[in-house]
Amino acid sequence: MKHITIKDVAKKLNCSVSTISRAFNDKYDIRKETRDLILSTAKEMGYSPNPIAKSLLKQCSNQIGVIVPEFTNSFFPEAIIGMQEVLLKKGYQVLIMQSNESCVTELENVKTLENNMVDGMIISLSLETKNVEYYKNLISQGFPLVIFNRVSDELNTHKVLIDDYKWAFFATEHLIYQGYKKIFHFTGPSGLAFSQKRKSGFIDAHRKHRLPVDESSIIETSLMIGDGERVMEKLINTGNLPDAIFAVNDPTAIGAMKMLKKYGYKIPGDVAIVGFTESKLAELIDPPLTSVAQPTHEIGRTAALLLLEEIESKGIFVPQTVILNGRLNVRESSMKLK
Amino acid sequence: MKHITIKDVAKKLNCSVSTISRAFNDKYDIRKETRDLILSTAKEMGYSPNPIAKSLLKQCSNQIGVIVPEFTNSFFPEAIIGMQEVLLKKGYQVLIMQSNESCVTELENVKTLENNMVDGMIISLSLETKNVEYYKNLISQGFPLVIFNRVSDELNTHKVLIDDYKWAFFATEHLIYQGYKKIFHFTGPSGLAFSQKRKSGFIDAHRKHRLPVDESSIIETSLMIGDGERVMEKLINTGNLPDAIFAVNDPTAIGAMKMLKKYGYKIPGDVAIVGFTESKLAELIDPPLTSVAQPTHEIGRTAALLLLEEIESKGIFVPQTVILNGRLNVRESSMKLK
DNA sequence: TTGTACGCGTTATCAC
DNA sequence: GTGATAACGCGTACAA
Repeated sequence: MKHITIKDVAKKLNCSVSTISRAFNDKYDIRKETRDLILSTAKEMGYSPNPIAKSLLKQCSNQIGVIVPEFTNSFFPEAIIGMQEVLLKKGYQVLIMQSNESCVTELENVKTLENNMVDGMIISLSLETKNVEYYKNLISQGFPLVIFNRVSDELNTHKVLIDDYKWAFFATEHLIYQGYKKIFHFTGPSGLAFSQKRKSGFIDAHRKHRLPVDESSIIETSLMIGDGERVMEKLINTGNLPDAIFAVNDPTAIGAMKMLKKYGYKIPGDVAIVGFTESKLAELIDPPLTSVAQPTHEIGRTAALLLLEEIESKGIFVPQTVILNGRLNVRESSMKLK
Repeated sequence: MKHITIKDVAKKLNCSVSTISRAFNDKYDIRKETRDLILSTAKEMGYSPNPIAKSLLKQCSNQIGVIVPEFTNSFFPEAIIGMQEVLLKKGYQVLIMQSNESCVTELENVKTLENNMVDGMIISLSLETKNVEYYKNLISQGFPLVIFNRVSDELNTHKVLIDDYKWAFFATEHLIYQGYKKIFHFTGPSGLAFSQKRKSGFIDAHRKHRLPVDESSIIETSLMIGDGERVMEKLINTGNLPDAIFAVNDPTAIGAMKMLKKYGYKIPGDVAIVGFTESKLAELIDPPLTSVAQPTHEIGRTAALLLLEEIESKGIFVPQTVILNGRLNVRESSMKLK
């Protein structure tokens, strides 16, 4: 368990610690032979420089922190893979934490990572997060921070997103083109920016086609399968069924589908459904679910690249908001049956 | 960006750093008033003790490292949630890394975490990992390590598992009871212990019921949906279709289902299917997939508890292998149609 | 080319 | 009850 330190190597080779250090860092003059000797015996002894000490000294760690609200859906895991692709190649290690959709845990995570002296963070805000003062502070201190997917307009930093408004608009318009008239929207928690935007897209698509949007046709759910089920069951019980539903995300859409099937309704025969943020389930579920696909890997890669840029810029950078392109994958769940 | 240190607080309050330190650690004598004063002004100044420095000094970090091969399937994320439930409550932070099924990345991750002086690790081995020397070394040095799900028999440490043999046996027997005769097994990579065990379960269930097991009825796949698709398509093209398939896991089962449906075969009419390691998709896919469910949260919780026990035991512990109970969720995909 | 000594932010041990 | 100081492991300016 005893870690081998630079001193052990120095003692063994009868030289000073700085020589060892030089051999490893290799920018100051050092005789090639001594260097090789040191490196080989160090390896033999199982020595490697202690990054904790290094972090303490250099005030940075070659580590990037990533915080996501959850990873039971495939969106965040896939985005993280994209980040890793970029970051590992650049010699950064990726420390991942999950906030469990809790703003308290999220803040603790941020502090842990900060204390670990990560060189930057990539964050997607939790459902609960309203107060972003801590992040504002971080940003104003010049701490490299990129937020993605779940962002806050109050935060002036790099952001990576898709155009939620636009794709919600398209998704809704798709239902309209299919001939559906009474379309409901299951909207997400109002605290989340994307909930608002997807709702606006839904409303404006109706406006464009001169269709009325009833207040009662927009129903707030949360983001999980169970939430979709609950809302759908209520609708079924009150007998207030729409022709079609545009759900804020796939899990709520899937929840709605489960409930509809359970009560014997046909999809899309009785109710058509469109989701958002393509999950793996979308194409596997019965019937296959029409959904807006996000370029998960690319979102991750882009966020990582922006972060690296920011880290290297040493504070002189212009916050960018990168809007990536989505895609509407039309499947059976939204088809108009003749 | 400048971090406030203990010195800043000391300077502001005109006292020594040790007094500040005492106020925070609160075990040595210190006057209550000074303590309160220090704590309040420290808070005001935004000071909090730097864990990196603390780690360097104490050679431990109150952090636990978790390494999993992937988290695009729900198994690992759910297990991690279980770990967090236990660890966060005990004041540990959880650092998660993914190996992407690469043994090289896995080893890098281990070293990173080691260098971060995590107090212990919970690991599930990657697909590729054959050489476990590094882990053996870690264990023999008394480093607290718990492995789960993807384990190696060579490693003498705490393990958390379900009884793969038993549940594979039950799953196969279920198909036999349903009246299927020509049952194929899609087995996982032979390097993984659970592949072997699930295969043995498959074979022994046949033995018990005095059914022959043909060599050709056991086909090696890997673990992803695409792998199941590939193998299934090959079978379809060679016209060598079984009555039923017991797949090493859900993704390969789902891949097989996709391919069967694509070619117009009925499930379970033409081919029945059973998976393993209940994924969320199992009950949502069409038809719903019979699968062995693992108690994911409990696996995570148990692994975390064992780790904590080991950490607290200071080296005096007996490696335990905890076998948790699974459950066979019978659904439509494996029903015998009359 | 190599060695000495300081500092990174803490805590613990010793004085006072 | 409080202050000074060594140590944790490392990198580097400076001296040799």
